[in-house]
Amino acid sequence: MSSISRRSTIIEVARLAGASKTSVSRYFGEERDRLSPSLQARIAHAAGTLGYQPNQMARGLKGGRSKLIGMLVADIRNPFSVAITHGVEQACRQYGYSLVVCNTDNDPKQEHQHLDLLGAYQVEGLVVNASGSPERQLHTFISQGTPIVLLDREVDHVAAEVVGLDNHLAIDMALEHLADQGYQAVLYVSEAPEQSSTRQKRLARFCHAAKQHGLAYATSLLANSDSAATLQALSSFLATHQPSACAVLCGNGNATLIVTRLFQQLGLPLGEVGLMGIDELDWCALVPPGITTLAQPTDTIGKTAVQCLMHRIAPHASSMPTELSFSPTLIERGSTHP
Amino acid sequence: MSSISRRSTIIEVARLAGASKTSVSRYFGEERDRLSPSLQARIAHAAGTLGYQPNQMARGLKGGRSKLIGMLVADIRNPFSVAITHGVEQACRQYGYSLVVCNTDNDPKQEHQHLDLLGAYQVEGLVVNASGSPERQLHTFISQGTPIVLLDREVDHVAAEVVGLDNHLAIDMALEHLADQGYQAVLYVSEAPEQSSTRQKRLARFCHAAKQHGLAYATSLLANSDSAATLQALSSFLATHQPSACAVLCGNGNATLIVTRLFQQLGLPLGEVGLMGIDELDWCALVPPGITTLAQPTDTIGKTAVQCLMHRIAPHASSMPTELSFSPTLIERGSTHP
DNA sequence: TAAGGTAATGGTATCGGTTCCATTTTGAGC
DNA sequence: GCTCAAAATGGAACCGATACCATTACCTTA
Repeated sequence: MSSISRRSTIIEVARLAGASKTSVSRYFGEERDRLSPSLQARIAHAAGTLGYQPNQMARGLKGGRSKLIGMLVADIRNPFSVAITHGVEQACRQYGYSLVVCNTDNDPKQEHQHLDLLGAYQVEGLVVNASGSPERQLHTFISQGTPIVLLDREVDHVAAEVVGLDNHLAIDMALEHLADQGYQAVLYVSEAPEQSSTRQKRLARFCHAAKQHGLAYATSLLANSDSAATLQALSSFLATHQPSACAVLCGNGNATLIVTRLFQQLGLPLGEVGLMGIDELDWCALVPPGITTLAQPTDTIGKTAVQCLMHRIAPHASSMPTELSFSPTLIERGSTHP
Repeated sequence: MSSISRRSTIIEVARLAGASKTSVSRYFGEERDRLSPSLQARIAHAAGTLGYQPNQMARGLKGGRSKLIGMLVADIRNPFSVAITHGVEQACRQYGYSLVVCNTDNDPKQEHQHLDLLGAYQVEGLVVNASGSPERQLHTFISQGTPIVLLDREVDHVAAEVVGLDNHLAIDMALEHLADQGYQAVLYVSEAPEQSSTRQKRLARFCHAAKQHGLAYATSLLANSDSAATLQALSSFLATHQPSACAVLCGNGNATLIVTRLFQQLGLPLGEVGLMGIDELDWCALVPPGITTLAQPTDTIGKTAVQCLMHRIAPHASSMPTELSFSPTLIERGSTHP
């Protein structure tokens, strides 16, 4: 029968320190300086012995400052998303905020629910990697004065910063590399682009730039990770263009994973048939002779997103980042050496 | 100059519906049935037009029910942790709770901070995958009546359910498989076991069981992912035991990643020298001829952890799971065919 | 028809803080 | 030593909900 000891409150600290609620509140808030050194010491001591910690719920209530940032992630199981989330979380903590991460599993319904929820918890800012088009809800946040930053994907009619990769540059770099290496025909494999502005941009740019480079090209879209159609597309692409040197460019990490499986299934020799992916993954170096990738600066992207938010929350405290689109880094491996 | 419209409150809804705060509160709480159909309709309508949503902060204040579960993850970049987190989150939502995930990057200091924080947000339950030994703080939670479940790793002197893999069984299964395949000498590679009871158990069991199976064996510990010592250990292990059939068993996913790199560095033929890992990873099938693994039932583990918590929070609403230690699944691939 | 019980609804204190305003203390200037 | 402003501290209302208790309305049953 252990007695359940409640968490101590500001009143108890005040009583023990021989001070008023107000002073204790000041001590734990922004106004500690206004207290005399002796009072500060008494409060510090009292709080220490009681193990007092302000109740954030109560704090959030009066001033509306929950010290919470909400984040919506489309697919938490994608290592790229995890890396970004990691960056966002670190940055939040640096600014004294906590992060509530909500994974939507690319489901607009879950996205809707999670947005409601984040609203109910009075988040002070929102980092959104959208799965659907939650315009309505995002506008609600905006009209309430809650700043929003879009991560990697735009949302129609929502005027907010979009932080992410410079998609044009990425595609250009990829094609330039492939052309340099002597590939003459490139197949672009992407996950379904409907829900993602980034995927659309990459796809469009691919077609545009492939033409410019004088490359033969085709595209294949993965419908919810079903690779059968792409297997087909890959085979016939090769049949059509070989013996010209052929390569596959993958629009993101998941596409790279799926295509790599297809290469093995078909017994295609990596390198002789080129393979390149956007997003760097742990294992890209491990599949012989290594898969060439374009790595995104995930930490920087995450930090920049938070910096945008902080600038809007407290314009004086933090400056607006100047750069919102970032360049990838080419990591060259054997899969693009014919 | 868009006017910043505040989020509407219960009072506004009450006024619009011509009802009292109390009734509106009942409508959104557990007591909706007590309201007459006509009142329910009026409130529903009012809430709808105002876009009202209860403020969780205020809710949490009075009743102490924040509807929040906190989770401490030692390393969010480990795909295994992500998979578990995913399971935990799903289960939480199912029970009407939200999850606040805190990543500690295996740093006890961050762990300490995050625990403080979760306390401040009045989480109603805690899922802990510990990085250090936060006994003190966990006891504070327990004495306040906040239930705790330990994930994968125990914490000394903290009496709480531990949900995770059956480590003895896992090691036994691995060694049995390796022995069956004809390997006669096994090197066990693990990350530093100091902070993790699971790593300790696996290591100890390995030594015990290898002896029982009559296998030659050795162990090597990775000090913060520095592989130099293990490279050394692996070379000399092979030098000592070859031409007997040798294999390496990796204690977790990260060890598998590092050892796979070493195999490539040394040009070791996978299979001829065996390789097996605990934790299934995306790419294990992709490195020819495929790496044999023991997969953990991550979703089940996550869900079970939450179920434990829910049972403690509301004993009547949810039953206590009977099984807390789970069996792995052997996924056999070419890396263990000599 | 009056008594008595239940269902439906409202009033108000309260949760643990913050914040505005009032009050007390302190110290500088003359 | 006295005045007066500034610094230090305290009092009390308030944030948006919940929960207990009181009240009103409506049926039964004697």
